[in-house]
Amino acid sequence: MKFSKATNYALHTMLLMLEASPIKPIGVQQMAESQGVSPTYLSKILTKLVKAGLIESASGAGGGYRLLRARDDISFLDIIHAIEGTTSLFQCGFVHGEECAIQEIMKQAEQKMEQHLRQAKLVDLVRT
Amino acid sequence: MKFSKATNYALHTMLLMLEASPIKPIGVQQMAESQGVSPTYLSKILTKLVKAGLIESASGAGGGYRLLRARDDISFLDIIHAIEGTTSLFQCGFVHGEECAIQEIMKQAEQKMEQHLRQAKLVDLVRT
DNA sequence: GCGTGATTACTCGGATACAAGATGTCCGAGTTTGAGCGG
DNA sequence: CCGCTCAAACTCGGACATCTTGTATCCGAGTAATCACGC
Repeated sequence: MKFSKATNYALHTMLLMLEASPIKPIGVQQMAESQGVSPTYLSKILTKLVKAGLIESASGAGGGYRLLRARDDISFLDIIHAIEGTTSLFQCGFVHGEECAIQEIMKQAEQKMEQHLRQAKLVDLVRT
Repeated sequence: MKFSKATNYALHTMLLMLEASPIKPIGVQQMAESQGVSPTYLSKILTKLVKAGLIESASGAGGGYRLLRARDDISFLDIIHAIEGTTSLFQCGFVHGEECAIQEIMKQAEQKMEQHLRQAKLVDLVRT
């Protein structure tokens, strides 16, 4: 029960892209170097963000990654869901006849957290 | 980023103990059987709850586990922290000069979830 | 000058390696209860 | 009836075994820009 490092990389990388030009894509190598990660690994993380529709990739020379959505339309939850998946954090797995009351409580707690992450936009961090 | 099965077992087992007599301890075997887990594995989980001060163990014949605290003083968060640990779910790990703004948001979100889990008492489930 | 091909700078995706943590199992050791047996 | 011993029913804790997941690397393939060269 911890957030993966990949999520950390994804959040920081998205922040980098937000601070950079929205037109010209940024290369993986540049972004990887500034975080001390290997470029190939970072690219693997970024393809998840591409599949989630958050960014797009431009191949070839001068290529890289670029934000796809509006700058103020990107929440923490979007990024986290893209990396960690959207499945519930807690699954009961037993077969009680009805709904599991424990699972119900856990789901509520999870939603509290998600609610905060959905409302927290990435762009809020950049305008100091 | 998922809750472990051990947490699920711990929550259900605590519920079993809450429903049972608070005086006589319940054996692991009985509780393990009702959940389809191996007794030795469940006992390993329960020792974590013992160390957290939630329950106590009685060894020997007729032994087992027993709640240590008042019935209405046991929150979900107590149990989860005992199993999953209390360390923050998100660690930035980079060395930005100051505090990481991303981590700050994540910590807030985590606290929202914890707040809900702290307020949710286990005993609320049993009195239907 | 202009098209054409080669080179270069990139990303993409799959395969693979490695490490750590979650999930279980096994077994020996200690502890309490209770039954049996002898005085 | 009392006390002792012994067996049975438990938990405890450490040592493994296994499986899944996260983390990371390597490499071949494809693609776009740029450069070079010949016409």
